[in-house]
Amino acid sequence: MTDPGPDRRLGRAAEKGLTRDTIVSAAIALIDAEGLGNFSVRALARQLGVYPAAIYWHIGGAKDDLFSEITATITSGLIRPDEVPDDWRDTLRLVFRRYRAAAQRHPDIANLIGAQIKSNGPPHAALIEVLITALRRAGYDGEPLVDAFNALIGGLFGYMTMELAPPPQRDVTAWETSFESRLSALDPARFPETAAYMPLMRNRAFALRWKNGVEAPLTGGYDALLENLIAGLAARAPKPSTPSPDKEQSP
Amino acid sequence: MTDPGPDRRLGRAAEKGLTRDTIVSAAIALIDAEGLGNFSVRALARQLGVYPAAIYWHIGGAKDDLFSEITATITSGLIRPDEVPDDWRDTLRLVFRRYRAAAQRHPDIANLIGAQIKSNGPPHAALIEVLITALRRAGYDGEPLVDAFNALIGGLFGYMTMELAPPPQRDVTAWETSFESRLSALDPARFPETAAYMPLMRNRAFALRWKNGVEAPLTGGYDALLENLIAGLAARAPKPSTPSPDKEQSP
DNA sequence: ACCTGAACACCGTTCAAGT
DNA sequence: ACCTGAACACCGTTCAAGT
Repeated sequence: MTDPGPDRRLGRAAEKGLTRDTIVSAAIALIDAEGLGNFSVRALARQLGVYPAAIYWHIGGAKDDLFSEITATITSGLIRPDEVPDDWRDTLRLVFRRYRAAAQRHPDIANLIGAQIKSNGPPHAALIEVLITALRRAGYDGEPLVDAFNALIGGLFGYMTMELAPPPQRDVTAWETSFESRLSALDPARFPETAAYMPLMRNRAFALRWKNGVEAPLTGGYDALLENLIAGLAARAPKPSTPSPDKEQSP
Repeated sequence: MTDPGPDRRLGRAAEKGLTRDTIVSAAIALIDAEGLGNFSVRALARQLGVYPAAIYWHIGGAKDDLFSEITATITSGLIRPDEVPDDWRDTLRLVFRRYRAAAQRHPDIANLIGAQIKSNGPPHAALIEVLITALRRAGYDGEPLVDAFNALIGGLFGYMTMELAPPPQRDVTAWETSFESRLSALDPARFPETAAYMPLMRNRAFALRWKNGVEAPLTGGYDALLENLIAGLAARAPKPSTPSPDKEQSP
C-alpha cells in the first residue's frame, strides 16, 4: 500500500508552523505514549500532519540528531551549579536521585541515553561541574578523580539504562510465560542458592526478571549502588575530605 | 530495486545445511565485523547464501529471539559455580573482569545485553549462583542481599553498556569535530572546574567523549567502580563476613 | 522559507509453493 | 524437513517541484 500522505485537516502548508521545538516536543510525547520501538520519523510526521521531508528540513541531519535533541531537552535544567548542598555525599544523592526521577518520567528515552553515544555533551556541563566539585571536596584530584567520575556516571546511569531496558515488541506474554517456566525448571541441586533466593528475587532482580523497570522498578538496588559508591569513595579517598560546616572532621 | 536473492554459488537447497548454531555463529561474526547498526536478518541471509525465510524457519520467532540466542552464546561458560576464590572480594573481581573481557571481544553485542530486557535469563544461573554465594560470605542475606546483587549487576553491566555505546552511523567525523568545538567553547567563568579538568577528561570521561569504548576504553573507571563497590559492600555489610582461610578476622 | 509529492534503497515477517 | 520466491507493510532519507 502506498503512503496516504499527511492528514490535511490541519490546514495547508503555510499554516503548519512547524518549529524545532514543536517537533522535539511531539517526538517526546510520541515516544512516551507508544514506546521507542514504535517511534519513527514517518510516525512523527503523521502525528504532526506533515510529510516526513518537512521534519528533515527542520532538524537538518538524521534521526540521531533528533534523538540527541530529545535527550538534551529531557536532561536540561535538572541541576544547576549553585544550590547544591555543602556535603559532597548529599550532593551526589541529590544529583542522581533527580536524574532517576527524570528517567522514570521518560523511560524509553532514558534507555536511549545509555545505549547510544551520540548526545549533546556540552549541555551536561552543569552536571559535570557539580560532580567534579563534589569529588574534589571528597578528597579526589587528578587521575583518581576522573576514575571516580566515570564510576559514578557509568555505574548509576548505566543502572538506569539496564533497569529501563524495553520489553520485546511482540509476543510479550508468550515470552514471559516461557521465561517463568524456565526459571521454575532450574535444578536446585546444581544451583542451591539461586533456588533458595528465587522467591525473593523473581522479577525483582536483574537476570531474573521479565518485567522492566516501568512495571517493576529496582529502586532498592539503585539506592544500594549509590550508597555503596559513596561509602567506597569516602573510604578510598586519596586525601581527607573537606569538612562541611555542620560536621566535625579531623583537619 | 528488487532483491537479487541469495548467492547461489553455495549450491542448491538440500546442500545448504543450515542449523541454529551456524546461523548464530554467522550472526555474531557479522555483528562483530559490520556493527549492530548494519546488521539485519536480510544481511545475514545474504551472507549465508539463503533467503531470509530460511533463517526464520530455524530460529522460530523474531529477530529478538536471535539476539537472545546470541547473547546467551557469548556469555555462556564464562563462569562456573566451582573454581571460585575463597575470598568474596576476589570472586567479584574475577567474575566482573571476565565479563568485561568478553564484552570487549564483542562490543556491539555487549551493548545489546544492557539495552534490551529480552535475554535468556536461565543460562545465567551460574553467574547468579556465584554472586549470591559471594554476597552471603560478605555478610549479606535477605532483602539487603537482593539490593547488593542488583547494585553489582546493574552498576557494572550498565557501565559496560554505556562504555560500549555505538557511535553514530553516518557523518561520524562531522559530529566529532562539532562536538569537540563545542567542548572548547565552554565558558570557563561559568564552569571553572570543568574547564580546569578538560585536558585530563576530554575523550576520557562519560559526557566528554566522542569516541566509544572500543577506541577509548574507560578501564580506570570500571576498576574504580568495582573496587569502590567492594569497599562499600564490606563497610555496610549487615553481618560480619565469613573469614577466608588465609586472613585473620574477628568472629 | 517551508513544505509537498514522489522516489530510492532498504527493512522484518509471513506464506504458499517447491523439492 | 528445509528452503524458495514473492508478497505485504513498513522504514530513513533525498530531491525536484510547488507556494
